[in-house]
Order: sequence, then C-alpha cells, then structure tokens
Amino acid sequence: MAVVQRQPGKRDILAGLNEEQIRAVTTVAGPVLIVAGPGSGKTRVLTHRVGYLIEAGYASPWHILAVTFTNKAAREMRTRLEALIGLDQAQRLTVGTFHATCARILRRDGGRIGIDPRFTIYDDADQLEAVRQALKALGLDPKQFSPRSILSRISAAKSQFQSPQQFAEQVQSYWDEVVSRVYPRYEEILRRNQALDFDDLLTETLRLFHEHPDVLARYQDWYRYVLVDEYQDTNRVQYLLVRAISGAHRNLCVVGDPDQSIYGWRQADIRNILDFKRDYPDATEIHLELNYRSTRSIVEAADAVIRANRLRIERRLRTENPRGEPIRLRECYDEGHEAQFVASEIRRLTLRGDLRYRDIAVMYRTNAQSRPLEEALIRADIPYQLIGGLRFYERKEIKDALALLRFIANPNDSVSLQRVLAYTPLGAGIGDRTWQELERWAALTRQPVARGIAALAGQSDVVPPQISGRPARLLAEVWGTLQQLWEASERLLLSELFDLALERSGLAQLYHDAGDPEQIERWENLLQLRSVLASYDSVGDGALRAFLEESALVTDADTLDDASDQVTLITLHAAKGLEFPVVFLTGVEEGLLPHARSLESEAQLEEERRLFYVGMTRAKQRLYITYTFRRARFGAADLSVRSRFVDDIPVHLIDRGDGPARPDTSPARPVDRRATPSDGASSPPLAVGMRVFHARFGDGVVAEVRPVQSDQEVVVDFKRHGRKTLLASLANLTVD
DNA sequence: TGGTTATTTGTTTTT
DNA sequence: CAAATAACCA
Repeated sequence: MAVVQRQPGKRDILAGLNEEQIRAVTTVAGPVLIVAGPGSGKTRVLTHRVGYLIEAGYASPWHILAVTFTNKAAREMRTRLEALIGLDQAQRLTVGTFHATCARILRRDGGRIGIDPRFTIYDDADQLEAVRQALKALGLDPKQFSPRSILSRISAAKSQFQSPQQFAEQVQSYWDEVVSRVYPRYEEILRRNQALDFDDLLTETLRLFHEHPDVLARYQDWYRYVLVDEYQDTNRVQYLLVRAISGAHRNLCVVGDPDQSIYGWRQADIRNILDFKRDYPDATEIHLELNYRSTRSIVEAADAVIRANRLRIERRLRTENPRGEPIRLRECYDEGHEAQFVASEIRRLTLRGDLRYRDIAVMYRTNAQSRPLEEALIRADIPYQLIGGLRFYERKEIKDALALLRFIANPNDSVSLQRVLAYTPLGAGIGDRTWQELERWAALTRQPVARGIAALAGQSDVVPPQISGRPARLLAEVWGTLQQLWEASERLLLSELFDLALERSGLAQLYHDAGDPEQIERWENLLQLRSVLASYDSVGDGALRAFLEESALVTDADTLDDASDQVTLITLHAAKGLEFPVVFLTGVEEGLLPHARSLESEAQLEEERRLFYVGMTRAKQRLYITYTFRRARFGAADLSVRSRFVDDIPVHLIDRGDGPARPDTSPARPVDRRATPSDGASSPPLAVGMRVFHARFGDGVVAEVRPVQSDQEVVVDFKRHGRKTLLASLANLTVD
C-alpha cells in the first residue's frame, strides 16, 4: 500500500535528471560524497535528494537536517522544496547555516552548559570592540598589536577547538604570547556580556554534545539524515559537529567541490572533503562533472585555469553546450576607464534587447573596487545593486538603533550599552572618562556594566562605581528611561517598541527633525528597519529575539534581490553559488587577483586561483575579463601587471578586441594621454558651438569647454535633456 | 565633555 | 583618497 502511494512522487522527483544525478539523489543510506563541479546541477541534486527521502518514504521532513553556506541558499532550498513536495512538508525541514542551526540548538539546550538562552550574538564589529577592551585592560597598545590580527588569531584558535589554556601551552612566538594574554580576557568579556561570537556558536554546541551525550543522542535521533552543502568550506569544528550529529545513523551526505574552496583564511580546511573517503571508508563517491551552465568556451577556459593547481583531485570539466562567444579580454587605462568600459558594454548588451540588467554581474576581488564601478553605472543611468560593502546593518544609524534593541533584549550586553551611551542622544553628557570608570568597575567586580548604572541609580545595594556629579545624575536618568523601555517591551508590539525607543533615546528627534539630506536618508533607513521589525509583530512574545537572531546572522548574499531588474556588483567570494548570463571579472591584476597578501605561500596562491575559477564559472554565456594599465592604490597611481592567471587561458578562446573596429570599446592608451595631455584620449576636438551627439542624451550644442587635469570638461545643452557637464574622454560625443 | 582640525595610517575575502 | 585617531581648544 505504502509502496503504491510512493511511486508517482518518486518518478516526479527523478524526472529530468541524468544518470549520475539520479545516483546522487537515490543513494540514501550511509555516507555519501558528492563532488560536484560548477554548474553540474548541485543545488538541484540536493533539493531532489531531500524530496526523494521524503517521497520515497525513507524519512519524515523533521528527520532531515540540511546545512547550507548562506541563509539565502537555505531559503532557496526551502522554496524549491515547497514546489517539489508541498508547503506543509517543506516547513517541517530543518534547513539553515551552521551558525543559525547551532544558535537554535544553544537557545534550546545551552542551559545545560551554563549558557543563558538570551545570549547576544557578537558580530565582527562587536568582537573587535571586545578585543580593544581586552587590550586596554592589559595595558597593551592597539597600535602595536592590531585588534584585527589578534581577533583572527583567536578565531583560528577557537576554530581548532583550543581553549585559552591550551593555546597558552603551545605558544611559539612573541606574537602568540601576546594573543595568549588577550584571549582569556576576550573570553571573559564575552561571558560577562552574555555574548557568543560566531565561533562560539559552533564550539559551544560541540562542547554541549561532548559534555552531555544525552543531548547529542536526542539530536542524533532527531536528525537521521544529514546533508551538508559546500563541504569544501567547512572548518575543523564544523567537521566535528557533522561527525557528531551523524554519528549514530551515519546517513551523511556531503556535497562540495575542492576547486571552489575559497575560505581557507577563515580556517576552512580543504582536507575535510579531500579526506572524506579516509574518514568514511565505506562512503559512496559520486562525481558530477557535466556542466549545464556555461558555454564550452567558458568551461574550457575555466578548466585550463584550475588545472594549473597542484592541490586538487585530477578531473576534467566537461560540457555538451555550444561553444558560444569567445572570452573577452580587455586592457583598460585605469579603474575609471575600466568602469566606463563595463558600463558602456552593459549599455550595448541591454540595448540589443535580449539581455536585461539582472542578467549581468560585475565581480571584483575587494570591496574597495566597487566605487569607480558604481560611479560609472550611476553616470550611465544603469540601475545596480551592491552586495556587501557597507551593509545595511553596518550603517551607523542602524547600528545605533540596533544597539538599543539589543540592550533591551539583553541588559548584560555592555558593548551595545556602550554604543547607546556613546552614539545616541541618550548618552549626551556622558563621556569617555565616565565610561572608563564603568568599565573598570565592571572588570573589578566581574559584573555587567548595567549593574553599575543600576547601583548609581540606587537600584542595587552593591558598591557603585566612583562617579559623581553631572555624569552620575545623567546616568541615573538614563537608567530610568531604559527601565521604561524594558517595561514597554513586555506589552508593546515590536514596531511600537521601536518607535518608543527612537523617541525616548532622542534618535527620532536627531534624524527626523533635522533637515539636511544626509539625515533624511538616515531617517529613511531607520524607517526601513522599522518595516522589517513590523514584519515580526505577528511573532508575539519572542519577536525581538527572533529578529535579533536573524539580523545577526544575515549574509551579504542574503540581501541579493533577484526580483528587480538591476546589475549586480559583487565580490568574488560572495558570488560563489550564483550564476549570471553575463559576468565581468574586473581588476584581474597581480596584487589584486592574486591579492598581494596571498603571495607568500603556494597554498594561498592556489586559493586565489580557485577564486578566479569560481568567478569564471559564474558566467553562462558571456565572460569579460578586464585589467588596467595603471590603478590608484592608496590614492597614488601604480602601474599594474595583468594577472598570471590570465596566461593559463588558451589563446584561441580569447578575443582581445583588437580585431574589427569597435568605437565604444577602444581603451585609451597611456601613450595617447601623454602625447596630447589637454585632449581627452580618443575623443574628437571640441569647441563651443559645435553640434554633438551623445548615446543617451541625443543631440546637443557645446556651450563650454574647459581643461581639467589631463582631460576636458564639456558643458553641453541637449535638446531634450537640458544642460549637462561631461568629461570629454568618457562622453563618447560624436561631432555632427 | 565634546566639537573641531591636523595627522597619520592603512586595504582581502565573511559566517 | 578615505577613515580612523590624536591633539587641540571652547
């Protein structure tokens, strides 16, 4: 009977899959390693595998745990499964990132190892602040010991499951010695603030499992089928977590591609995937190598590039797709010109009609490279979305408002409290010295800073910090306001609480009542935050915590909006897992890709090469690779050298663009500039009164020409668009 | 205490 | 060329 019911669903689920994919979907028992090349239908296999487990009756949805790399990937998998197996079933699945999943486990069972379920999750900025505090407490100069490097060392130690004690025992250098003193302080600060950092979410969960086998057994019994995506980017702790949870049933399926391992710097250990067969000798290994995504030119080029790596499993990327367009390689004069080339090429592609903005992505190694690109796109009136960079949740006004909310949710979180006192009008009149004293008091009494303020307000019988006069009076007032907010948080909806918090803290007055455009934009950002909060109103009691949980764990890629028609600007790292018909890889230069800081070791260099490979394989139809002749670094211009990785692409796959004339793409050569400094590289000589034509603004008359540096600024009165000021070398004006 | 300016310093990638 | 920090004055 049951078998009869299963059959139709089963056929549906396997429809349209190739032989290897079907094997990957239907090999459900025991350990399975799926090595999936780019574009080989990996996501499809994963979702169908989950669907198959359910439809074929192997497991109920709640017995399945799927771990993804980003929240977006998790959401996408859930959405696809809703279509495949229905909303009800899909909702019962556990799909999430390692961090989100661990946070959930710790909120539920962390009490067993002394973790308060209200714990705050510290993001990167919070962690840095904690390191700075620790340095200060130790009397160390943050100039000499950069908090950034210390934090990354601490994080590395944590990822290897090393306690401060264990770390101290194996110190090998003076630098490590310093870190070994900061590390325990840092931990103490986090604990005092009831905070966990990203690493703690993982390591504490592992500790919970170690110390309480009954808890582990419960999760093992709960999650009988475990799937891990992007396995090549897991670290040691994640490896141990996976091994623990799947330890009893051993139904573990990991999917990944060693050639796309790009998070070594975050302690991702490529050996996890390379050694999977050693860890699970009975594992079934399945290779998905046929690429469905890209044209043959792109696949062959990418394959040639990655084959130059030594640390990899030998294999060949294949496709049955047509050859398509050659890969376009362009040298540009500088980053401004590169951006201009990208913009005009986007314009050209979209004007032809078959491509939309959303089909196009522009990728780069470092966030800093996005600036000139943005400027060129704005100038060309091309809509774009920037992924990463200054994220929404990193804007000052958002962080301030968020700090207030975080403090309301967890009064022991003194990093948030500090932010509230330092940056909101609530803390006006309370300066650095007062905060120093509060902190000193907190470290001395090993209590949260908030207790000290409570003591000052006469709300506690502990010995108060040594603060008197105006600051003491102000702090007592602040305490009163905060108490109102706590009380309000119990009866108000989240959006109402937010309104009250903005009003009482003075943030509303600060941003709303001020008139200048910058403040108005900030106020609009706050309103945007409010609308996010309002969507949690229906959650009920845990709304604030639910919101904070998600906002702490959002990824850059999570903010990607694929509904609207915009060009995507994105770092190579964040682009992993995405695909676009057209991809521009920009700044493909020595020092940038490979990055200057990755040149020391062969391993780092290979990771940079994988990064380039990831970028190339995002493209479905057209791939552009651009590099410059000179690039501004530190404000000053430096000559650039084209990346060595480009040399690995077979020349017959490349179009260098020096064939038939292409008026809008010829890069200005440096020689041109030097030869005619007052004349815009290849632009026609312009004079007042000339009738000119512009691709976007149409017909116009030159009203003014003035030299600027090595170029000319032209003021043109356009018939339909009015007066515009343009740079001669970029405007591409044609003289009628 | 808090706002201003001068100087100095440094840029990878992110859950 | 920024942003972040230090020094300075009100």
